Amino acid sequence: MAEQLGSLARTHTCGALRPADVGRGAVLLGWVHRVRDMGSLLFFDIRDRHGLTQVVIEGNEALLETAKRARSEFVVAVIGEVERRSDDTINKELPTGEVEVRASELRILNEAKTPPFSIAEDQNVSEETRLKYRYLDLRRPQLQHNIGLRHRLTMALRKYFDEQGFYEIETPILTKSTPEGARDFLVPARVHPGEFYALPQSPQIFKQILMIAGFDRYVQIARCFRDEALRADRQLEFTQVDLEMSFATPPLVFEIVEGALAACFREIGVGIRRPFRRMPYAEAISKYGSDKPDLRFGLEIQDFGPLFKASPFGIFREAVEHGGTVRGFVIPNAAKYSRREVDELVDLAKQAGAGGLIYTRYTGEGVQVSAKAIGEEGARKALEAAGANKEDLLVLASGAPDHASKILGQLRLLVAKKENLVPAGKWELCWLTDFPLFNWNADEKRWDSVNHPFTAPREEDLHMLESDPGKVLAKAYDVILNGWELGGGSIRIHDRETQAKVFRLLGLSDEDARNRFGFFLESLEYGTPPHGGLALGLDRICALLAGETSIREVIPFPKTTQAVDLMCNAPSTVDPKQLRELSIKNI
RNA sequence: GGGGUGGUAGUUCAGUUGGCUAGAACGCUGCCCUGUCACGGCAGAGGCCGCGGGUUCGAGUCCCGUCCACCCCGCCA
Repeated sequence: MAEQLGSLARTHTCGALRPADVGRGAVLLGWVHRVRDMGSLLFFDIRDRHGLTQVVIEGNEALLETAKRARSEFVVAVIGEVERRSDDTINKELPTGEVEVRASELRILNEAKTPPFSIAEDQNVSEETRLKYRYLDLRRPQLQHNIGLRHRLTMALRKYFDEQGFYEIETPILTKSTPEGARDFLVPARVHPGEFYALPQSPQIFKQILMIAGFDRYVQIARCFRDEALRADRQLEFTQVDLEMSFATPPLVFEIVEGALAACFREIGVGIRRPFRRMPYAEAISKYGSDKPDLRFGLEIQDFGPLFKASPFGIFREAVEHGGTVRGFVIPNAAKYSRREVDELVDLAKQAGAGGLIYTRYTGEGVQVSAKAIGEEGARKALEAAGANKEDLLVLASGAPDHASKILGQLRLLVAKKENLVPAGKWELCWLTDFPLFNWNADEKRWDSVNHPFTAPREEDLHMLESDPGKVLAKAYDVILNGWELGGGSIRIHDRETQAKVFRLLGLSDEDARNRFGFFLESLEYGTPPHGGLALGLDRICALLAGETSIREVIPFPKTTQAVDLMCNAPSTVDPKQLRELSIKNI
């Protein structure tokens, strides 16, 4: 039976006691971690989020009897005296290991069912089980640490932005659909049947309006919602460190954001080099086949197009003649790959969307190439141009330049993993710059914003805005860490005229534009300062700095890839009465 | 929507060419133990082999379907 806490107050946390406390009385409150019962002598560790302390029960029959009832995860109060452990019983693994508490009283405050998995043992548990019993999983050291780190990072960021003169300002959760390009979560408006609020995909328009309102420097730890497929680095709801500055230039944004990230890294005791490397978008695509290049290892993609342009080498010449190219990268020490291993590479490339993958390497006498049509001579030229040596394997893909690179980019990541080329403990930060402003949408026969429609074009490209929109580059930038996009932002359009032009290019009629964000267009006409900003993915920062490969490990209550909360079983059906009230009908 | 991996005691897993009365470790229960700290020793309980169908004398194992978790593509900054 459980006993009451009464007016009992904790004197120390379970991680606090040290030799200096020897001789003092202590009241510890926490969970029973592990019991070691020796008959008439019994030890157990009491645990809270601060640590473990060993409790000794000895020489008191009633006390011993209570202690023998204790099981893992019971909640207990220990009242006793701090003792120094004899030299031969010190536990060097524990910060509290030089002392123990000799209990004079033990209260079982609450019993616990045997948990489905052990909190004390560091065992692998399937994510399904962990998510169902998230409250138990959160008790375990890994998540205790990750959630603690998340707190520290959040505090470090708040402190940093405060020091830089930013105001933290909240923006609405119930709002209007913003043009971020993802599916919106909608909330029916009860008092306006047939109308809906949208949850914010980001506070984009609000933060720009705050600039118009004169708030100069804004930051928000903002929850954002996007109804899209979930991934290791994507949840339906996620947290952005959203910021915006008036009179911002790209260098100013870089400086502020680099400072913020440096403050985060300081929390894990890592110093980072500043300024970060900068790379044009086009280079990232061609050399790494990705808009979030992982720069921790080489395997850089090279272009062999010119090599095959005037040469009689079948499929490659054809590709080049049709506006495509031939690209590839060298896998060091892979000449020894077996038939099965190279076939595996080809399969991976096909899974990535390649028509095929050609590989070539030096053999004892000559060169081997997986496609006869290339010819030995062509292969040799490519190997030479690539700077491959006898131990290397060169893989080649042909097609439209970006397509070839993206396939190779995916292959590059898989090869790096397979060959263990990703160094541990390395942090490669990089700015991606010079994004195109628009993408041609062939299906809809119009231009799409690469970022969002408020992104400013580079001033030197303004003259092409209407004549050659595909050539216009944006004042936009992404920050990348170890192949993860940490954040992105831009300088915004601050004049009504340019904004209207962009809307027109996006195929938005004046009427559509007015309907969707007329209020915003109007606000631009009341003295809008030039401004810009960025948003950082807090979940991703936490995950990377915690050494995790999924943001679920830094989110207390995440959802599965099927968008289900396994703990509380959301989503779920609702009472028909609620639907009626909202004028909603299932179809 | 598509591709891949997995689903067997509470948990993590093993289970060969179809022969299973389904194993191991940890956990759990009981007993013993005065210096343990992953305590130790002895004994024991615990299974709809994800679910549904099929093939077969016989299915954890083979086939079809389906559900769930994870990874990737599409989608999403």
